[in-house]
Amino acid sequence: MEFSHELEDLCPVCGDKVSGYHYGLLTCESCKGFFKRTVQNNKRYTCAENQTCRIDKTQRKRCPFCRFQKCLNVGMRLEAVRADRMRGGRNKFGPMYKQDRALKQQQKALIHVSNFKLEPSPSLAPSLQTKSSFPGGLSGLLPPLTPPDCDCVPPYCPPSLGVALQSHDSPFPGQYQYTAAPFPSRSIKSEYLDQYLISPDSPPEYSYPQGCLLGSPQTSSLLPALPPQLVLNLLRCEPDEAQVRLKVATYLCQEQKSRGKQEKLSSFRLLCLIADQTLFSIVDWARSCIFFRELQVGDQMKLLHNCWSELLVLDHICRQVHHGKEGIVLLVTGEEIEMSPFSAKQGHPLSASYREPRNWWRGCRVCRWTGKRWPASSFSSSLIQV
DNA sequence: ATAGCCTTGACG
DNA sequence: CGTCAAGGCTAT
Ligand SMILES: [Zn+2]
Ligand SMILES: [Zn+2]
Repeated sequence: MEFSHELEDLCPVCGDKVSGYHYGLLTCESCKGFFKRTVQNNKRYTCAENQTCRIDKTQRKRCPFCRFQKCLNVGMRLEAVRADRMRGGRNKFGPMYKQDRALKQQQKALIHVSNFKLEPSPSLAPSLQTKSSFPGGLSGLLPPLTPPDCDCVPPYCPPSLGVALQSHDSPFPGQYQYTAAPFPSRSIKSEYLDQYLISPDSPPEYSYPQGCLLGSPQTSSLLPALPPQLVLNLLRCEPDEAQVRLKVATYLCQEQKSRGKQEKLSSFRLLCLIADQTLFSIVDWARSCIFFRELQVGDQMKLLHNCWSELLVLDHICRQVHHGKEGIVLLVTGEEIEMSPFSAKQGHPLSASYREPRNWWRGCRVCRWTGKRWPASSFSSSLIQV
């Protein structure tokens, strides 16, 4: 548990390589510079599109407006940019960086431990065609997916979730550095903050929440029918699919590697890991989501406790709808799974009933009933007892 | 304007 | 002392 080290920390803004803590959280060097330039020079950008431009390493230059939005969205702090331009030294965020480091470390340890609770079950039955659309060639590292045997499926528990949420108790939002306001962002005043708050005409998202409740009239009728501001704000919270994919895939590869060559992950185990990671990304999304992020951490936890299984199902459905290929399931990892081998197997949990969304919801309920307290419930039941 | 590299300096 | 985030510099 020592090696899977600082591997792969990606800039939450653009996905580039992280170079350290910058203005409140781990970001890449370029976003650090961009944020600094923007704040120091009080730059104002405008978006030529819908203010929902995807920001990644290759396109981050394209729309500084959306890039800066994302910077603020993920929690970069205006108040960490010094008005007096003093160099060196430490600011008040120093202790938090340190704490965040420790927190991440212990999270990783916990995740690792929880992964050992499940035993690999021998995989049998027809091997699946997996076509990897993942650039890194994930398929090479992943074992062929095989339907798990119904009778010996280990229970799924999403351990990572509890951990993910625990981090909220800390004064700083750990690995999930979204603005869910560990400490009120008001409590630290930015020397630059005023300039960004007092903006008469432009409605910067960071002066929220004034006027994002309903589709604001959008003063300018020049632009043809922009979506309502609320929708825009929601869209802004959408995670970048590619980044999520990369993150999950990297994790899986790493998991596979640390496991040695003989000891392959069973396909069910693999699904559990994927579900874990999916849940992580969903929690990430929720925490950064407009409105939700304003809630108290305790309330956030209660809400997520109550619907994490539904969120998983919705996430899955959403992905399939976008994907839109009959008989093929698209995983978060980007893998395309042919479902026909499953339907061939009579009575298999992954056969016909699995594809009936109505049953998924039943599975969710079963999942919640059987699991006394979240997150100790069992994902396997949601798959099997439909 | 961008982004990689350099210099600074309080904190432990 | 070393660390490492902050600002500075500069070629692209
Ligand atoms: Zn970045
Ligand atoms: Zn844009």
